[in-house]
Amino acid sequence: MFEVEQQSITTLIQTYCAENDIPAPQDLQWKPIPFSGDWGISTSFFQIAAQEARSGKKVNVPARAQEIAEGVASQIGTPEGFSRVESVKGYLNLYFSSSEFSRRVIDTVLEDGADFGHGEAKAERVMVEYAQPNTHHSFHIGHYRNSILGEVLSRLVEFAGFDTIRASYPGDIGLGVITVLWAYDKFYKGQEPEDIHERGQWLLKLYVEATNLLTPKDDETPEEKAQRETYDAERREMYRKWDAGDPYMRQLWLETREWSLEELRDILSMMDIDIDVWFFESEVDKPSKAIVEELIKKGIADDERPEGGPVIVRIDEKLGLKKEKYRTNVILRNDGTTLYLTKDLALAKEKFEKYSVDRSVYVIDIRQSLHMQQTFAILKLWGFPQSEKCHHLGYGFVSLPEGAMSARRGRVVLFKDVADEAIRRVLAEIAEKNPDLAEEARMDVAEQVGLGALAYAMLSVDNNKDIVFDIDEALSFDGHTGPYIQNAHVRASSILRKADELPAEAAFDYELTPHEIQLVEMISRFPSVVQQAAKEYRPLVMASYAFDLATAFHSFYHAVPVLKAETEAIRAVRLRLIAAARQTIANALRLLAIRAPEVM
RNA sequence: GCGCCUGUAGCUCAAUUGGACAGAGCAGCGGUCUUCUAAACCGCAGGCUGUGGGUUCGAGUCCCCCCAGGCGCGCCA
Repeated sequence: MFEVEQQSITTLIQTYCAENDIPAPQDLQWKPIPFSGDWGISTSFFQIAAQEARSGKKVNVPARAQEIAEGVASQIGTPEGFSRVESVKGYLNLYFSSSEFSRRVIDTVLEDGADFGHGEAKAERVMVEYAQPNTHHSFHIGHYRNSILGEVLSRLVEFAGFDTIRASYPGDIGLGVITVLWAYDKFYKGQEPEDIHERGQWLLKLYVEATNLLTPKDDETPEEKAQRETYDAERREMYRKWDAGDPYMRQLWLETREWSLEELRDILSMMDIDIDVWFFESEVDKPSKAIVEELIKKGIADDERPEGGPVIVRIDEKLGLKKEKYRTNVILRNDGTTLYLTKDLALAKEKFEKYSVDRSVYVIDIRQSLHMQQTFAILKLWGFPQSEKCHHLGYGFVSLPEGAMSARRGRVVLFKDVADEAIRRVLAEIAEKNPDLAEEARMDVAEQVGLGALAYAMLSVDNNKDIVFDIDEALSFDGHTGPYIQNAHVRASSILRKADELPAEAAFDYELTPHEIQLVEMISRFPSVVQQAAKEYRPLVMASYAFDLATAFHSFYHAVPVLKAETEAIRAVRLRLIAAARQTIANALRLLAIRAPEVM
């Protein structure tokens, strides 16, 4: 927001250095001054001083840095828009003129509204792939982490200025899927529940049952063993039929798949996720086989089928690496079937060619890091320049206090159950804390706040860390939580409702309190936070910011009267400040895929 | 064997990518609702950033050796 001032001062400093025979910096790093009653920007001269030291002069770096800072300070005086300049410990600090800075920030926010913080359009198209649950299973809390991360990342890169495409890639085929089909067809056909979620969860039950029937037991009798082997043969035969395009199997598969997708779509809609492109694993199977042939022809893949082996890519060797890094990967089994990686190659080609994607982000379990690196490396060997701009956003896996989630042990926490529980808890909270809230609004608010708490619990941990999911922690409404941020939005909304109307302008020309300044400062940081979060592919950056912004607001709220301000002019300023804070909180929450309620 | 991730307050996590005094929340203790929503605010207490070296004016951050935990390594996804 103050790039112009920053640039002009950078130029002044460069001139000063040139005139005084000091090595001139090409580009200065400007940072906010860490703590202050008021605020400003700063830069340091350690690097210049160190450079002098290295060139042979005998200098004490900190002292020299301070000397330069003092020289610059006296040279540039107090530039327009700043209230004072100081040199401290080798840093040059420039304090903004409070009134000018504040007015500009607040005017900008209120003018831009929902667009405040939106980055300039970038020339690249980004595709974010997330929400890749397997069908014929139910959506658990691990899938939820994946989806919320992917959605927030999409919103961040989009808002930062990139043309953005959201892609989902459900795993709709594989042995697990066939296992469910087998159990359904054999034991349960026609018994499926009506309700979308019950039906989705029922499929998971079938899977667990079927797996039990098909898994060897230590103490099984010969009869049991024979039974199990018969079952397994039936299952394999079903897979073969599916693969051959058998109409009955295809129909069975499509029908049951649709049940899962209905549930998935409903959950994504609860999460306010709107997927642009649906890729299905089953659809990239055939194309991926053709790719194997192409890679063999190009000499990238080695065909060991004549010796009874698979088709492999010796990635390190083909890249000419001496030390092992990407190792070797199988892209076609010796029975001619494809693997996960093979399909990912086909998928990538589709993304690059059909959707003209320049930058491709994969939100996938961090344990698949090596596989993702291998995929990118093969794409590079294959000749896709976009391979350089493929990024794996790995995230740590979600386990439970009693251990890893395990469908077979019935130890799975489903998203829908947690969401329902969240809403129940918020309703109870409302009954206690805000009994006057209109009955019609309660359910809506409960959904917004309950899901907000859950989303924030996932987003406030850096993506590469594992999460042990504790429902009481995840659904906490106090402290560092989603509702804390939402509550700031509610309080701001409440004040603005009570004010007759928002003053069209206000001059911040009185002695601003530290709380007001802190709030303005937090608001002003939003645009750069958007850019940082998008650049680093880190939702956490925005999550942390939103909390800090809300904290600044809550502190302000308690300390500074608005509706009953000392004078009309001050009231006008504070109303505009609150409107801007509310807008910025709303924008930040929107990027976090968390709703911003008016009441709670 | 090779490689990746993690280790920060009792617990759960941050730290503007090498900058100023390592910050929050929870839990604990003490205050604040006849005043714009107390899902909040204010204060107290809590630290050898796993250990040891190195680079640097400056290291939680970069490099090396260890320690502890987790994960991954040709026909699972």
